[in-house]
Amino acid sequence: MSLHTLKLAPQDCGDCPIRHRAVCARCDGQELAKLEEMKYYRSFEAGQNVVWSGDRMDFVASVVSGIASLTQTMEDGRRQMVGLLLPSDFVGRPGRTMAPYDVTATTDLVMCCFRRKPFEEMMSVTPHVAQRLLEMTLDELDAAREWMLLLGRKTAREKIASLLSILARRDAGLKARAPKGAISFELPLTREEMADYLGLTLETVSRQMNALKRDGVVELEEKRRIVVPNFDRLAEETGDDADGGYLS
Amino acid sequence: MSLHTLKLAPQDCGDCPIRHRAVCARCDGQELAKLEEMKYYRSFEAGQNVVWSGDRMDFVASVVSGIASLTQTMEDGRRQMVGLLLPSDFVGRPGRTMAPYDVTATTDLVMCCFRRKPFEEMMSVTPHVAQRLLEMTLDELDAAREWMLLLGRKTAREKIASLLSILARRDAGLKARAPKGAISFELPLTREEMADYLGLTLETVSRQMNALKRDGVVELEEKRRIVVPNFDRLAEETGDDADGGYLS
DNA sequence: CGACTGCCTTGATCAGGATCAAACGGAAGG
DNA sequence: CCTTCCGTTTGATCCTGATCAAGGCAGTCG
Repeated sequence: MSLHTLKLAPQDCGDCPIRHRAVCARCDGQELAKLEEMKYYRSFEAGQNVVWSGDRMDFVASVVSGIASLTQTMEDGRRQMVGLLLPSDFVGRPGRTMAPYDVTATTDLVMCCFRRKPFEEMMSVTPHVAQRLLEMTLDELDAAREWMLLLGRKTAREKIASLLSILARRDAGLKARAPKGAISFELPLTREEMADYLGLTLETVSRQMNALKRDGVVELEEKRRIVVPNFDRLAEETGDDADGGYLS
Repeated sequence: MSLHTLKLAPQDCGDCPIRHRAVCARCDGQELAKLEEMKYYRSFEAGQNVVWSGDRMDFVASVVSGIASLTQTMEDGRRQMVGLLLPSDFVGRPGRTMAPYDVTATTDLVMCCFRRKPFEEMMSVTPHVAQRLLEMTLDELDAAREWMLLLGRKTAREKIASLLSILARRDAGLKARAPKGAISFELPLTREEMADYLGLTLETVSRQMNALKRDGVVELEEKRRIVVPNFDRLAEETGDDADGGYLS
């Protein structure tokens, strides 16, 4: 086990175009400068694989644009998505060389990479980096546990509603707990990818999407364009507590 | 979201009776001494609640003995376990005050606690602590993702086998990938708790346990005492890759 | 233009696990 | 001793989502 996704909160990035800079926001600039020298970019096309489970992975990276997904696969082909990386998310694990799951470009993708060794060295001399990474990892862990509740106990309809709610919220101003007015966004996932995310089959995803449409919870135009006329209505369908309850 | 479990690797503890000392194993002893002064113990009876989801939680702690579980609950009562804390595991999140899930003593439990504020201050002056906590959190995240695969894609039988395999391995020398010979251990969970862990109902757990017994994969004596005559046989039932594949 | 391909929808049927219900067995307590 | 209670087993039935199969709809390439 060795790969991880870590979120860089937008407010830490300021107007810096390369989000990962935030890692050093609180440290003196010297190490940051070294970091800048080290970095390099890699692009991937939609559907392309970034690393395979079991491969050696001697870099860490943050997503600049596009979406990547982490998936685990059983020998007989059953697949489960275990992470979804959006711009500013971090991937890679200091201290381990082997990737524990597949990383795939879901859309066209640009990542900003650092070789692992120098990054680790930098980490050990700039304490804030480890602290920031710790915070991000804890957030990731919380998200994983919420996801576990979804996988273990929610109905198909609730799963779909939860996913749409997450995407809608992320799309309509990241911090808004309960966005007001209609929200419209592009689905970045195919039905099959949604199924892998939710622990369902693609047929069930398709049926439940249309059920939510039929019931007026969402509108579908062009299969991939989603309109949520009333966010609260959607939130009711998720089975979650009404209040996000996210205080400090 | 704010509560977390973090493993302290046994080798870090040496012969220290209180595992959490390991946190400072690599730092100079001054901060450790301060830590020793700060600590205090709390005991709980089996079934007793440690903190409720949403409560203020102004301490962090490590498990000294017994087992605690982290669970999330939906308003209608559906429950999903999202963490299982064994001796030497760490719980609590530096930087947040609110507990995001219920923490419950599954067996009689002793925890060693630190008030959060001083612990955080100590963290910021001893960099190795943050690094160690980061490592532990990353391990926890990997475990959560393995768990997600189980919840999303495994059959009831595979889920049961996976849980028994985890417990058997943990019981028969922690590091052994594939223990040899018969393993015998006490089940620390009720059928209902197993169900909450696996995303099943307790009836299904009971049936599948007996099915595994009928098929000679495990032996049951006294409902809670498990004997695994052949670990490899059990491992086949989990659906996982044959090799644990855990290299660095 | 037609054929192909990738993605999605829809229908029919099946089955794994949930649900509802009853009963068992051992421990604790009167 | 009997009763109660808790955890567990077992049975009967139901239902959600999986599976198998076919067809639709764009976009693309020959």
